[in-house]
Amino acid sequence: MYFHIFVEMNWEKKHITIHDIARELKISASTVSRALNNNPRISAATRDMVQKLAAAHGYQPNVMASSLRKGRGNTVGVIVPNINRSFFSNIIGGIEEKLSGAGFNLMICQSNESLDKEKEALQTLMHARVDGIMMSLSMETQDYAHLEKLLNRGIRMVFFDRVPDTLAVDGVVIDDHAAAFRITTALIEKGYRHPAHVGGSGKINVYRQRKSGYLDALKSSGSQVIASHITETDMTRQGGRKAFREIMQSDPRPDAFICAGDLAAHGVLLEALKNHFRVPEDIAVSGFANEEFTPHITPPLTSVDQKGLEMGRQAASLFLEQEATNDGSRIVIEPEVLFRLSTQKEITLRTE
Amino acid sequence: MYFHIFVEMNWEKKHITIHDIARELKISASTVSRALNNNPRISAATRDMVQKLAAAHGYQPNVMASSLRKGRGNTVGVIVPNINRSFFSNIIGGIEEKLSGAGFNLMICQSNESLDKEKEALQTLMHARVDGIMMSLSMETQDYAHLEKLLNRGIRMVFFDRVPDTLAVDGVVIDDHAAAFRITTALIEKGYRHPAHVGGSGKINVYRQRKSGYLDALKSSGSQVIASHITETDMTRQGGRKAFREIMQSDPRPDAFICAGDLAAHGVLLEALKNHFRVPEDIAVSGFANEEFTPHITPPLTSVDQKGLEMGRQAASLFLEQEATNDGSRIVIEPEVLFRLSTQKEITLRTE
DNA sequence: ATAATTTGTGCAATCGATTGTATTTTCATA
DNA sequence: TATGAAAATACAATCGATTGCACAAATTAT
Repeated sequence: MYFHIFVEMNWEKKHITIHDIARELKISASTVSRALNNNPRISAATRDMVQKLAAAHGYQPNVMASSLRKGRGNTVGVIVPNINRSFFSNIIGGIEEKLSGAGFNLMICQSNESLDKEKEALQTLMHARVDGIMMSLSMETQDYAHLEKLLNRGIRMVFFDRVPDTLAVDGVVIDDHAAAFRITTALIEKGYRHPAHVGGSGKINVYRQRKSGYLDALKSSGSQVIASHITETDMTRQGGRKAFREIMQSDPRPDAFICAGDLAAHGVLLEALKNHFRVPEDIAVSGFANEEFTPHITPPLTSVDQKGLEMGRQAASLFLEQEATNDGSRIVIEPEVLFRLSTQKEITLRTE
Repeated sequence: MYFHIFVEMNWEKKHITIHDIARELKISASTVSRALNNNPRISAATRDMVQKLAAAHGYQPNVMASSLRKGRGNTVGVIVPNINRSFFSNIIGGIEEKLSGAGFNLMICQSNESLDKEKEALQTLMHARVDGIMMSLSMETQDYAHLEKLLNRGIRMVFFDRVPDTLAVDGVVIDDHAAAFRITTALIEKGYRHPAHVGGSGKINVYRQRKSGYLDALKSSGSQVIASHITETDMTRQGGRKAFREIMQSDPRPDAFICAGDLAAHGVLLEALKNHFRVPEDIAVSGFANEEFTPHITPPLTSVDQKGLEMGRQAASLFLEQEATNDGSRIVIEPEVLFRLSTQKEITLRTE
């Protein structure tokens, strides 16, 4: 347990140890240790005396020593596909906020969407003897053997966003289905007749959810599902452009693109404009993730706020509660759809 | 020293120690330790035998134990203003690449441009007994007393981008002066007559450099310096908008805005468009940092690639070399100016 | 063949905090 | 006052790797 008593920085002096305190108070080091840890076997008088002196000296426990003894380093590993993406860096922010308060440090790794790098990161983290791992799967990860090994070994794990759905592990996700459903329904209500879907790999839970949200919205509004209006991409701008060209071949042609990612949506948007379609008058485009650029492009892109900070916080809480209970609980966070100009068909009606 | 021999992950087994190896080979643990560390006092035969068995068992040293003994944890602290900004996350990528290869772990903190948070982060890092600190100053940091304390205490430090200029510390910067000079000169050559400058706090080296690059370019091209064309902002979009309105009051009115940051530049751009100026025909705008959104806005924003990855790598190298030689050496990286539509006056001439 | 080196290993202490097991102190009760 | 239980504290081992020093073995010199 840590004492966060912020005395003035005294970095000139050497770090003091419990032995220094013990000597000064003419008691044993073990008593000091117990006093600092509020062990009930220590009398209130001694405890206060020790804590007061420790605070006065700005004592900070040597984490290496206590880690060695306790066998755990109060460090948790975090693996994200990419630290650059605002969604993930927000998540990290949320995790850090919760965990640093609980005395944990973070070790952050990037998988770059590669399974090999993901395994490598897990290696690194295990060698560092982290107390647990919080992660979001790479795009390539479809087989969970490497994760199961860890789970069997009793490693605490919490997943966020991209979770291994066939494993009973703790995780935090947003309601992707609801977000996609809401967007699709809204577009249909606005008068778009044939929304298409540019999705991601069906191997990944979030993309499956987004697709099924789209499909369910079509059904519940009585629209027909057109197979050629549905495609999978790699979620890049280039992939979006390609998807646009392909889907526009079909008959009937769609007049809206519900994309499972912002980059792909941007690609669709650019390709649409390039081919002299008006957005949103002729074609609506929506993305997913509310990346930093989405409000700044022309027209601003409708997207989904995935509540990264909130997700990070929840995941961290789950991790902290998980002392014993890795029971595969899933927290679902409500996303927020940010409707922007790229889907505002009525804007043309209003412009009189 | 670490052995990066990647045997198949064997996380089911307990971690083995040098004592296990010693017992198996019927030698002492100290010999094992020395053999693994390539200590010359150990015979080649023993060394090979030990290393082979260690590799076979997938032995990994317990970092906590060796940290405790050696008094250093093979961890370096990194403090950046904000992990979200692509420039900084690229730097982190570069640092990680170099340092993880050298067996170091990273502890990443954000200052959020606040001096208090910066101090807090330094606290945290010192308590974690990091081996050194790599950082970029917060905007608020103007007094370096807290850093000097650390330096006097012998803490290894390397700065990047925002460096404390009155301190003889190692650092990596880009040639901000050259970048600003180049942009300003180019704009004048393109026919813009009165470039203005939207700068950041003069307390920070990079903003001073950018401003002086702008000024020197004016001088060397024989343009006059107009005081009312120069302003300081907080480098936000809002700040950029405000700067635009203010500067446009002056006589003569400027026809170009060299901004020291992308957000401010975007603010200027938006405000210009809002006031029915054409960009780049009437007014040119340039930013700094090549943030992710810059190529995607309308018109795409001229900016400066600050070579974050490269800067991170160099900073890490400096850190590694610095075992003894903290002699205040500065590495200067050549930036790359990315001219985009927002400064292409001739585009109008070409449109025939 | 013996002394003087050189070379290779082992022993034991150490880093600082934690914790099971004494041991001492305190206090109440007989 | 002696005795037992309870409360408070001390002792010592431990976590795993490192390292100064001692010691043994092998090699060279005399």
